[in-house]
Amino acid sequence: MENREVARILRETAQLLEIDGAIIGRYRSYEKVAELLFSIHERIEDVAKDPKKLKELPGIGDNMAAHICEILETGDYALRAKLLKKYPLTLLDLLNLQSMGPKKVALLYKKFKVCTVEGLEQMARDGKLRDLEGFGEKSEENILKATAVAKRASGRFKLDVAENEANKLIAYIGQKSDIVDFITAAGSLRRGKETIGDVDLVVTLKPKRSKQADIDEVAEHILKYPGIDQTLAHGENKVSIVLGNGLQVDVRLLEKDCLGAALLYFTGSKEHNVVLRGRARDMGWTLNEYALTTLKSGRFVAGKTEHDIYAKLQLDYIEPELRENTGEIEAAENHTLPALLKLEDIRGDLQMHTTASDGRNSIEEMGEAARELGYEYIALTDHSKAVTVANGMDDKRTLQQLAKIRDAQTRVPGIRLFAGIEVDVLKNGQMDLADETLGQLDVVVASIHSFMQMDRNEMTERILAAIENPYVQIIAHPTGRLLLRREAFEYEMEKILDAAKKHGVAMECNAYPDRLDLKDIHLRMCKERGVKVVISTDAHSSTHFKMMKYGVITARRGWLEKKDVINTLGTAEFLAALRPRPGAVSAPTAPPTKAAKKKSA
DNA sequence: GCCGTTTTCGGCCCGACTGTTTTCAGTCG
Repeated sequence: MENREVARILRETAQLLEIDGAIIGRYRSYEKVAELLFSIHERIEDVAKDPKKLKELPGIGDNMAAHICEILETGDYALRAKLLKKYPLTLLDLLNLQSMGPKKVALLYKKFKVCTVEGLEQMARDGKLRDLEGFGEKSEENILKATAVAKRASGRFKLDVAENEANKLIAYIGQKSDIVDFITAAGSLRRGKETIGDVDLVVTLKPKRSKQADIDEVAEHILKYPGIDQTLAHGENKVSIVLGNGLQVDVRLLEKDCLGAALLYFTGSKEHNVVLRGRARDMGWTLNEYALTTLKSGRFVAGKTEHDIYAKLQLDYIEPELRENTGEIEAAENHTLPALLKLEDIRGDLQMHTTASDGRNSIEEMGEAARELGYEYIALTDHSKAVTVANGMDDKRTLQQLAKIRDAQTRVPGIRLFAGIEVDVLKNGQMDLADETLGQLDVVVASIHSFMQMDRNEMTERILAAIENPYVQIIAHPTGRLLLRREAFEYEMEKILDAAKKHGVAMECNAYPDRLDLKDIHLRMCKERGVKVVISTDAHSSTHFKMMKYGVITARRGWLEKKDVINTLGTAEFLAALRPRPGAVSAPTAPPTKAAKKKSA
C-alpha cells in the first residue's frame, strides 16, 4: 500500500472526527501523521514491518501504530468506517469549499442532511440557509461563489503558471512606487513547490508612507487589477482576490520593519513555522508575523530580516526550498545544511528535441540558443521510433542524425554538441534501438512512453533491465508523471536507485514544469545513495531552455548541491562522469570560438 | 492521540478577517 493511500485514510478520519466534534488534539494527531506520510520517503509498509521503527516516527505512538497496521492489513480503518456510517463520504467535498469548515458542514448535515456540493448549492440558491444560526444572506452568496469556483478550478496550478501570474501582479502593484517599498512572492511559490494552491504576496510600504490611508490606497489599486474575477477579502492589511483562471492571490500589506518576520511567516511551510514557534517559545520568546518578541514583556528581539530571526533562534539561515520540516531545522542547528545548487552552476543541458523528431528548431538553432545562455555543452536527444506520434527515429535515421550533428558542430563553434538519443524503453525492458547504434552516440538517455499502467513488480523489472543495459547512461523523467494530469508509474524506487548507483547510471530531474521528474524527495534519495543526477529541460524549442530554473529549484528542494549534479561539471569532467560504455568512441571536440582562437594565438 | 523532565494532565500556532452578532464563533493560512 502506498503512503498516499494510508495518508488519505488517516486524513479522512481526521476530517470526519472534526465534523463529529472531536477535540482539536485528537483529529490533529491523525492529520499530523497523514502529513508525515507525505514527507518521508520510506514506504510506510516497509517501516511498519518493525513496530519499534514505526513508533520512532514523530507523532506515532502505540495507538497510532496499531491503526496504521490495521490500515495496511485490511485496507481500511474501523474508526473511519464507523464514522462513515454516521456521515457520508461526500460531506468531505463540502470542506473544500471556501467559507465552509467542519462546524458549518456538521450543522448543515444535522439540520438539512445536506451532503453534496450540488445539494448545498441548491439550498443556498433557494435562500433556505439564511435563517440558520450563524448564517445570513451573505453566507448564501459566499456559498454560491465557492461552489462556482469549485466547479471551474481543480484548485492547484503548475509552478510556472503561478509564477507568471504572480509576476504580472507584482509588476502591477509596483506601479504604486511612491508608496510601495518592496514586493515579493512568499508561500509555496517561494518554496518552489511543484504545484501551487494559491499565491501569497508580501508588500512592504515605505517608512513615511505606511499609514492606514497609504495601505488603503495600495489595496484599492490592487482591487482594480484587470485580471480579477472576484474579491474574497479586503481588510486592514490583507487583500484576497481570485484571478480569471481561478488562482487565488493573498496580498499582505505591511510595514518595512517587519519584513523578515512576515516573509518567514508567509513563506511557511506551516510545519516549518510550527517548529520555529515552538523553538522560540522554548527560548522564552514568541514568534508571529510581525516580530520575534519576549514572551513576558513583548520586547522586540528580531524581525527585520529572516536572517536575524534564524540567528536569534540559534539556527543557520534556511533557504525557502528546505522549509518543510524534513530535517532542515536540525541541520541548521548542527551547521550541516547543504550549500544548495544554483542556476548558474548548470553548464549544459542533456535532453532536447529538434525537427528530426518532435522539436521545433534545428540542431544549429538549439546549439546557438544554448551557447547564448553560456552553456558549454548540450546533448541533442531526439526520440526513437517507438514514439511514432513524435516522428521517432529508427537506427538508420539515428545514425543520419549523428552525422548531421557532427556536421552542425563545424558551424556552431564555442559549444560542444553531443550526439544523443532519447531511446524508448520497450515493454520488456529492452531498448528501441540496436546496441551498435547506441554505442556510436555520445549520450544515451532512456525513457518510458508506453505501457505506463504496468503493475509495480513488472515496472520495477522493466526499469531495472533498462539500467542494466550497458549503453544506457541517463534515465529520463523516471516516473513519467504529468503534474495535475497523470500519476507517476508505480515501482520500487529504492531498488531502481540502488541499481543506478551500482551501474553508474544518472537519474534525470526533468525541469519541464509539467514534469519535475524526479521530484524533490526522490532527488534527496539519490543524494543519500550517491546516485548521480542530471537536470535537463527536455526542450522541444529553443525557448524552453529557460525552464531549467524549475529543475534547479526542484533539485534544491531535494537538498542537492553542485557536487550532486553532473551537468555542473566542465565538458571533459562531465563526459568522465557519465557511465562508460563498451566500445564507445569518444566524441570529437568542438572547434574553438573566434575569441578563443585569438586568445590562444 | 501524542507529548513531555520545570508538566503523566493539559496543551495541541496564532492572528486576521468575515459575518453574524452586539462580543464572538468559524474559517483561513
